[in-house]
Amino acid sequence: MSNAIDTRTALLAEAETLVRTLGYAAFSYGDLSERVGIRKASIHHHFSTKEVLGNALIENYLERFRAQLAELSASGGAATKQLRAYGDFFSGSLAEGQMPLCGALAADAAYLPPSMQKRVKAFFELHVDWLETVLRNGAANGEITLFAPPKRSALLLLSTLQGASVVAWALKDPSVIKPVFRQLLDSISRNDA
Amino acid sequence: MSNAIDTRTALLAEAETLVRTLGYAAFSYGDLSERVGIRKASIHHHFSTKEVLGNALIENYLERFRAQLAELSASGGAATKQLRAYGDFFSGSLAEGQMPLCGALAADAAYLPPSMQKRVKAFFELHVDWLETVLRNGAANGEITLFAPPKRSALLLLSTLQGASVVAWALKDPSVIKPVFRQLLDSISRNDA
DNA sequence: TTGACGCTACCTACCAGTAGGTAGGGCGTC
DNA sequence: GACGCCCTACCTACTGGTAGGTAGCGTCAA
Repeated sequence: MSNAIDTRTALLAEAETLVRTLGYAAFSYGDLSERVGIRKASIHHHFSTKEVLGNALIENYLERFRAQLAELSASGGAATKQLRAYGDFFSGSLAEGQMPLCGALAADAAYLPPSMQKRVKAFFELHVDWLETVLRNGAANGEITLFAPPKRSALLLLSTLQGASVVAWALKDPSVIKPVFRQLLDSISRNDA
Repeated sequence: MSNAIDTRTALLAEAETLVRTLGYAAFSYGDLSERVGIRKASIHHHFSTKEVLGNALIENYLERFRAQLAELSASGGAATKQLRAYGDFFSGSLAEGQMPLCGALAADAAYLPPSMQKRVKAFFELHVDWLETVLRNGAANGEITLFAPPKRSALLLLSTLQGASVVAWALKDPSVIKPVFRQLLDSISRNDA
C-alpha cells in the first residue's frame, strides 16, 4: 500500500469535512496541512491547485452518492422505503455536524470556478434524475399515486432536503429535518400499497 | 439630507447584493469601496469592522422583511393568498439573480462570528413564527385543513423555499422555485374555502 | 471651531501558488 | 553488487497579491 495514496485520501477526507463545516471559501491549504500533517506546499504535489482539489472533492462525493443510490435502487424495496432511506442520508450527515457538500458549495456558487459550478450542477441533476425514476416507478407499479408530475415532485423533494439542512444548520437543531421530510413524503402522494 | 446617511445606505445596499450573489466570505471591503465610490478605509468610518457591517445587514434585512410580513398579515387576505405572496418574495429575488440573504449566510454559518449566527437564527425563527401563525389562523377560521401540526408545516414551507432557492441557484434555473412551492402549498392542506 | 467625513499611506496576517532542493525507493546496466 | 538515473514524496523559503484594519491629515458645513 503506497504512502501516497494514503496521503491523497487523507487530504480528500479532511478537505471534505472542512468544506462541509466551514464552506469552500473559508478553508485554506494552511488549515488542511495542519490536519493532515504535511506542509502546505506538499499539498500541491497531490492537488496542483485548490480548484483541482475542489473538483476532486465533488467527483469523489458524487461517485459515492451514485454508488449508494444505485445500491438503493438495486435493493428493489418499495418506492416509499427508498425515499425514506434517501432522506436518511441527509439527516444522518447533518446529525454528524456536516452540511451536504453540494448544498454548502451551491451557496457560494457564484464565487466558485466554472469547472466546479458545472460539477455542482451535475450533482443536483443526478439527484433529481434518481428521485424522478423512483417516483415514476412507484407510480407505474401502482404503489403510489402522485399528485404532480414526477419531475416536479423530485425537485420538491430535493429542495426540501437541501433547505431543511440549511434551516437546521442555522437553527442549530438537526432534529427538524426528519419530521419535515416525513411529512412531505406523506403529502406528495397517496400510498396505495 | 446628510451625505453620510446616503453613503451608509449605499454601503448597506451594495453590501447586501454582494453577499447575496457572492456570499459573505467572498466579498471584501475592496469590492464594496469600488462600487460605492469611496476608499476602502473610509468604509470603516461607517462600519468599524466587517462584523458590524454584517450584523447591520441582517438587521436591516430582517426589519424590511418584518414590515412586509406585517403588511401581508394586515391585508387580511386568505391564508393561501398570503402564503403565495410569501413565496413570491423568494422567487422574485431569485429571478433578479439574488439568493435570499440568510440562506446565503446560513451556508457559511460556521465561519460567521457568533453575533451574526445569532441574528441569522433569529431571522429564521421570525419566519417560522409568521408562517405558523398564518397556518394556524387559516385552520382556525375553517379556510384550510392542515395535514400536520402548524409548526411542522411552517418549517416545511420555509425549508422548501430556502432549498428551492439553493437548487435553482445551482441549476441556474430560477423557474423551478415557483411550481415547486405551488405544489407544496396544494399538498400540505385541503382548501375548504 | 468643532466634529463628521473622506482621504492617503500604511500595517500585519494570511492567501494560493512557486522555486528549488533533499531523501529514498525501483531499476536497468556494466 | 555498485553505479547512474529517474521517480515519488515531501521539505524550506519565498513570491505577488489581498484581506481587514489603523493612524493621522485635509476639508467643509453647522
